[in-house]
Amino acid sequence: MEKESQNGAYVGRGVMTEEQMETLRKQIAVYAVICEQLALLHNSLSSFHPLSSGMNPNGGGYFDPMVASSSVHRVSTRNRWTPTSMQLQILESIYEERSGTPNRRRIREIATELSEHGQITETNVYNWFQNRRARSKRKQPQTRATANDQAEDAAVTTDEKRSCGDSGGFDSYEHILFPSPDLGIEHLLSRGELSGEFNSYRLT
Amino acid sequence: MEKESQNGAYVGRGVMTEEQMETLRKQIAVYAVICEQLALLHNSLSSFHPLSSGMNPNGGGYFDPMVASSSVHRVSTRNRWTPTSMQLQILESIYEERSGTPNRRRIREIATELSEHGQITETNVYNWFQNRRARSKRKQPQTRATANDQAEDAAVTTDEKRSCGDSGGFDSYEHILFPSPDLGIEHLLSRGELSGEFNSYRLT
DNA sequence: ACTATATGAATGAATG
DNA sequence: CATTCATTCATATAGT
Repeated sequence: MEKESQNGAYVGRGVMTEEQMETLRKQIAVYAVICEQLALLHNSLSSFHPLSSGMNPNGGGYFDPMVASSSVHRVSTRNRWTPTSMQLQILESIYEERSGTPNRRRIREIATELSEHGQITETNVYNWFQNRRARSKRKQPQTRATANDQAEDAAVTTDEKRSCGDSGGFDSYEHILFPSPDLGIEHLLSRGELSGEFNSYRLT
Repeated sequence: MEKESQNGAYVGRGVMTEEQMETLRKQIAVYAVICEQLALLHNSLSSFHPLSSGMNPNGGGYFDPMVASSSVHRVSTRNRWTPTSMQLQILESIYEERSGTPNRRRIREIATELSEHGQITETNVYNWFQNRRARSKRKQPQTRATANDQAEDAAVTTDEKRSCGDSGGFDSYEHILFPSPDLGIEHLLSRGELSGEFNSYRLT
């Protein structure tokens, strides 16, 4: 049984290679840059500045070389819809409240709502619910007792209700507008609900 | 805020403990969340302030989907099942005889049988057959299209998969981390020191 | 160490 | 709804 150690220099499957670390750093850096730019933008907007003064002069955009280079415009043939974290969050919360597949009517509503957060069609929503249900069902009987370890967070099963309580509250994000340019963001994120269960990360 | 003290098993150059990885992931998640929210804010604000020109060359004002969400797939790294040679043999032979689809019942039987030779779950069996079939199918018709794809993707190492037009992705909701507000967002958004803060997160 | 390939797993969509 | 298919991701392992 190889588990992590609490204090030693355990080296095994739980470690990252430098390559991975590099990727992580890059990602963090990217987010940092973007957040910074967005924050600036926000401030400039909030302050009634006539123009985006804080922005990078080069009309290129808010983003800089670092990002541009690391992210390739993966256009391509990815026809498959992928929910945005925001969309997913909303979907989850809706799923929580009413078990069962929403009727046509409801689907349409949801789709409309979610379209604010990214491309989506009614079919996507429909499929999502279908799959969600089917899969959560299959998960029950199986104790997911994969092999030996798994002491970690297996607890994060689907049935857990850690989604945000604000069902649909997202649609109106006005409520999270910054009251003041400086504290706004903290406020925004301290809304526990907001940071709920979504996130994104990618390690490799 | 370099490393968590609770079990900061610092390992040395090149590797991190899982705890450290976890922290990083959370940080990334936080950035993602912030970016997303800010993007939304930007959009809402943009409607009131005809600005956004410097931001996006396409004059859209719509910001960034590319970054707002990144993909995920966090699979608790440590539990990837690997069939023992014995199990594999059995699986193969079963696959041979009935190339069709093992029913749910059959799956259960097989799982039970194989558990004699090592840890295994029904899901494992299910996946195995699923993959087996899919792959044997893909191998026939095309002359090695796989390598091609792989190479292409590999070129993009970081492989960001979101595109501008598409809502980016996040494909897993079952094993998610919860970004928590106490990870230093405040610092992050006090934008002046952004880069500085970032550096302090470096893990080497 | 780095790269390429094999393979377990996740999930949107399709089919019955 | 229940199953199945197709595609993609992530990791383990082999090869250079």
